[in-house]
Amino acid sequence: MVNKRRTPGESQAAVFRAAAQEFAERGFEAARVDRIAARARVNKAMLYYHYRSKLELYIEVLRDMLRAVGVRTRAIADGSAPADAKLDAWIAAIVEEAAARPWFPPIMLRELASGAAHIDDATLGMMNAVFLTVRDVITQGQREGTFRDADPLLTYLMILPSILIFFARQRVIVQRKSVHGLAAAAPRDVDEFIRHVQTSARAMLRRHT
Amino acid sequence: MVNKRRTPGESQAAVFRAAAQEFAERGFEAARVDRIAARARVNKAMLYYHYRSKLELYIEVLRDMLRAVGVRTRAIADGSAPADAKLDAWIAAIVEEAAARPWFPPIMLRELASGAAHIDDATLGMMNAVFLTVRDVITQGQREGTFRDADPLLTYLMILPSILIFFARQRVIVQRKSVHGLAAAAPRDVDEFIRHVQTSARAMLRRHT
DNA sequence: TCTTGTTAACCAACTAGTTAGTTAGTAGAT
DNA sequence: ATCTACTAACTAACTAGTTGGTTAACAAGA
Repeated sequence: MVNKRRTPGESQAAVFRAAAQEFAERGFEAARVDRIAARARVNKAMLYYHYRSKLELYIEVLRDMLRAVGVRTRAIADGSAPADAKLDAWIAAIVEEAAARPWFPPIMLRELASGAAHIDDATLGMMNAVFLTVRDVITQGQREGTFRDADPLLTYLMILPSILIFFARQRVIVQRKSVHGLAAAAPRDVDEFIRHVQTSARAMLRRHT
Repeated sequence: MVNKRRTPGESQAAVFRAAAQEFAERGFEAARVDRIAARARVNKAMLYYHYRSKLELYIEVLRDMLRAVGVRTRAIADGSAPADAKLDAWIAAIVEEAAARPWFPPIMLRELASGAAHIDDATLGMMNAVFLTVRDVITQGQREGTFRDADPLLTYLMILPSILIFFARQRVIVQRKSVHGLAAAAPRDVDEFIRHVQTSARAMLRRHT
C-alpha cells in the first residue's frame, strides 16, 4: 500500500545517479550491474527496462557530463571577453563542473587511460569539442598578441589533466589518511586550486622569456 | 624433446612483461589471468607458480616502475645542479621513463582514478616519494630565489598528470584515427613535448608578474 | 460511480557463460 | 633421486542479461 511506485522517471534518475557513482569508483569493467541496481533501490530488471545494457548506461553517463562541460566552455569561447579572461573562465568552469559532478574526473581519467575503449566516435567527438574551445581561446590570445606562440594541444594537456587528477587525488587522501610522509599532501581548497591553475596557465602563455 | 623448458627466470620475466601490457591495456579488473598466461606462452598454473595471485602480480608491476622512477628522480633531486636545471632533468627523466615503459602511464592513471584502490601503503609511499623529489627541487629553487613561492604539490599536479595523459592520449590517437575534427590532435613528437613541459614548468615557477 | 481495458512500472528467479585459483601429476636437469 | 619447471583439467563462485510474470495508475464506457 505504502508508496510502492515512484513518480515517472524517478527510478530512471536513481539508476543514473547510482551508475555514475559506481562507474566512478570502480570503472566500467569492475562496476557491477547488481550493485548499481541495489544502490538505486531498484530491481535489476528495472534497470534493463530503462537502459538496454551496461554499456548504454555508461555512455549515457559519459555524454551527460560531456554535454554539460561542452556547452559551458563553448559559451565562454564564443564570448567577447579578452583571451586571458576567457582562459580564467574556462579553467573555473571545468573545475566547478568537476566539483559538481564528482564522478566526472575518475571516469574521464580511466577513459583516457584505456584509450577511450568504451567510447563511440560520437562521444569521442564530444570530448574533442572541449579541447576545441580552449584551442579557440588560445589562438584568439595569440592573434591579439597577449599569448606566446605555444602549441594549443600541449597547453591543453598541461591544464585539463591536472584538474582531473587534482580531484581524483583529493579522494585518495580522504579515503586513506596517515600514510607515512604523506603529510604535505593534505587536501587543498578548491578556490586555491582554481587560482593556482589560472596563474600557472597565464604564466605558461605569457610572451617573452 | 625440443626446448620444453626455458632457462630459469625466463618464464617469470615473460609473465611479468605480459602482465604489464595486459594491465596497461585493460586495467586490473578487466585484465584476464588467462590472457596474461597466453601472452607469456605459459600455462596459467605456471603463472601461479611464480606469483601468489593476480593482485600480487599487479603490485609487482607497479613497484617495478615506481622503483625505477623513484631512484632516478631522487638522484636528480640530490644532485648539486641549480634548481631550474634539476627541474628540467626531472621532467626529462619522467618522460623518458614513461616512454621506455609504455605500461607506466595508463596503469598510474587508473590507480589515481580509482583512489589507489589496489595499492598497499608501502607502494603508495613509493608513489609519494616521487612527489617528494620534485618538492625538494622546488623548495631548493625557492630558497635560492629563482622560483616564486608556488605550492609544490599544486605545481607537481600541473606537471606529472600532463605527462601521463600525453602518453595515454598518443595511444588513443594511434588506435582510432579519423574522428571528425580530431585533426589538430595528431600525435606529437616526444622531444617537442619534453621541451614544452620544461618551458611551461619554468614559466610557472618564474618570479615576478 | 463503478467496472474494465491498457499500459508503464516493477520484481524473484533463472540461465549461460566466464573467471580466479587449485589439483594432482609429468618430465627435464643436475 | 630429487628438485624445479611445467601442464591439462577441474571447480566454486560470480556476472550480464532474460523470462514470465504481478501490480498500480489512469482513462473511457456504462
